[in-house]
Amino acid sequence: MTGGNDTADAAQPHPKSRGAARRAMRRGPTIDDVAELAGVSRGTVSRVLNGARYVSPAALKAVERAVRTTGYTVNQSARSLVTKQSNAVAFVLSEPQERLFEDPNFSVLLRCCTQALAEHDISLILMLESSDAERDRVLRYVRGGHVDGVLLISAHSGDPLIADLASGVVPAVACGKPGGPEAAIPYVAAEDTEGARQMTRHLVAQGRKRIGMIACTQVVGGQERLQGYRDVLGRKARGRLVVDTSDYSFAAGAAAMRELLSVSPDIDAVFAASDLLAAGALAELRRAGRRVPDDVAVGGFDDSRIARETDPPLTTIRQPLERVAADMVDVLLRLIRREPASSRLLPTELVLRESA
Amino acid sequence: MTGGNDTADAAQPHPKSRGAARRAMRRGPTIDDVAELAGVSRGTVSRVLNGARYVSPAALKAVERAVRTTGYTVNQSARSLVTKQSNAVAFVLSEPQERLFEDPNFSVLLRCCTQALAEHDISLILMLESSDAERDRVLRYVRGGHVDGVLLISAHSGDPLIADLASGVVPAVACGKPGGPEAAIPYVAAEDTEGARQMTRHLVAQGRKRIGMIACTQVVGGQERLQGYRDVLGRKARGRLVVDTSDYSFAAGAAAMRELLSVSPDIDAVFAASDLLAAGALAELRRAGRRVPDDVAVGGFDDSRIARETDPPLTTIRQPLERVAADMVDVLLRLIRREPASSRLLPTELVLRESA
DNA sequence: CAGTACTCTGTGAGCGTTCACAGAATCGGC
DNA sequence: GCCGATTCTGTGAACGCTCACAGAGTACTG
Repeated sequence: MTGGNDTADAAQPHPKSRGAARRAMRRGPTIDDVAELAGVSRGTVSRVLNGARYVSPAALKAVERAVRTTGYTVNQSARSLVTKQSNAVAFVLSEPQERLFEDPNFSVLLRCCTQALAEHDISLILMLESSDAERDRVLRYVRGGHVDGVLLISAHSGDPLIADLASGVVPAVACGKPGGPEAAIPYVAAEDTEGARQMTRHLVAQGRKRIGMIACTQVVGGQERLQGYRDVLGRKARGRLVVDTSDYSFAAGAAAMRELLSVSPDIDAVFAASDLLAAGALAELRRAGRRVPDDVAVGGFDDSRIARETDPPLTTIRQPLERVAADMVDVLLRLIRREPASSRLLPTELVLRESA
Repeated sequence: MTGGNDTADAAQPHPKSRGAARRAMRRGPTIDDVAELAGVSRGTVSRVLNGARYVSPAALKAVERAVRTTGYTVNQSARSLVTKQSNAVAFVLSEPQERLFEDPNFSVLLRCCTQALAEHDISLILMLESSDAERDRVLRYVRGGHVDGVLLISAHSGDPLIADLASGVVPAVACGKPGGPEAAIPYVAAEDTEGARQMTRHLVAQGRKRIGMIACTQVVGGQERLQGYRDVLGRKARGRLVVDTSDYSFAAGAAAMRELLSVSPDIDAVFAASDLLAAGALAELRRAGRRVPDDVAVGGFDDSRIARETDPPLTTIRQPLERVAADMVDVLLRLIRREPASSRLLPTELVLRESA
């Protein structure tokens, strides 16, 4: 029965004595240890632990000292059990991950969210949601109350998680406007339409006549970028000059550029809906022997790291990703505290480099 | 007194009746709800929840059905409180993060670790450790028993966390051999030395005479790559042809290449200790008007995403990062279960593309 | 000084699990 | 038909914390 009991030293430890048996095999000090050392009660220690109100200066000092000398840390499980708060939020990635992980923006977002949360002593739990099994796990996890809220990155409409989150049971914030009519989830995003207008206007101002676009209308943000392009070009935006790709990847950018080149060889500018797409276009243009920006100007979107590393460096639209992350966390925390909070739109900015 | 009680229907809810008050304001069903519905006891439900041994087929079936109809999920906090296991591990990043997040390898590692852990129903908590405040938080967090183990990415020797983890109190696995004498932490890494030899041999076989190296000896893996280069070149590896950079970044690669070109203008090959470094070198070579690979061959290391996107695409050494991640998780889980587990070294492979 | 209002403190109960234990049922083998 | 295994089940007791409550001081008002 006792398969492999190795600490069989004490003959019969009588089960009633608390303090005795405790120190023997405990992981760390408990709130009772602190209380005892400080000469106060559990309750008082608990009070100083969560915003010391109604505790005398003397007691406060004693407890703080006791905490320090014992090296006490609160047991989050025990606390969660009663407060029903986990002090953790899920960062859910619902795109096919390879694609998204390829996106340098994502790293920035992840990093900044982690940092912003850490300041509030909340931990970030990373969850992937691409296969059905994973989707199921995420759903169970979130519904099970394991997290206080969800940061939703790049959600597909039709995802059962969205419906759940939209119902407001679990606070959630999306990055970028979620698609689908059911998606009533608050979100934080850049002003995609206006950003696209800025870039298109810039290309026009340069005297470019045949301005193509590599779009990606799978996501709402992508649709808005296309809209911005059309806003500026008006009727001049012929359909033939727009290629819609399936994703924001380097390879897709190259393929789209190839198509653009074959359909319209006299193209003299191209606006790609992301830097990665633009980088792919750049590679294809070089292969085709076109000089950038002399023959063809190239504009990107995002101002991600890659924009500085292409040859030539990309003229692009800066998305304030650090702020997006910070705002997502801010909105989520408000929602968790049941405070009112709504979606936010952040301004973009044209960054001039050499490609256009 | 009853400050804001909104379900005040019963006059005096007598405090002893459990089942009654429960359903009113609970978050989700508990194990007792399941037990009641299945017509068995708490204990039996608990047994089926954790590997159903000693439970009759009838009971098993009843419980499973009850779980399904109630939509029950275990309360991880309650479970952790008694088992002292959190079913979570920390993924700790201790480099200055901007730098590391820039590394495409990191994303792969993070993704694969998350996936591998998810298969065991363990969640990954991302923690950054660059500022002192963050370092402190991570330390408290890990020591506080909030996680069952730690995946340590790119640790500095001298980090107090390392000392802690090396002591074996909390299971940990490092990615890449940790530096410093105190670092007795198990690790998983690629065979850096052999990989570097493969690349250097390849360059030699191509008839290259003046082969430079852009090294990064800040980390042990980087030292080993330099060693591999020296192993093959022997005395021919003059000091002047080696530039040691401070980090694995694009900018550092460009700067190092510039130095190499000025010190040794007749250089005809360069082996960079990472793809990012190689990409920077490529950019610098183009700026200097050297053709790759005609004038100068360039070899990278990692076979990260970027190797396929440079112009020309990089010949590089493939590190089996997916396996590194999987093995890290495997080793960590063994350690957590108190099973024996030791460091692992994974083979590398030469990937031929166009740059060399 | 009574009354009232604060500040401060300790205590009991309960959060939802697991685990050890004890008892009930079943099954062979004699 | 009794014994010892073996399988199966229910029942306290924790785990470490927070929260509501009650009671003890202290201070200010009338």
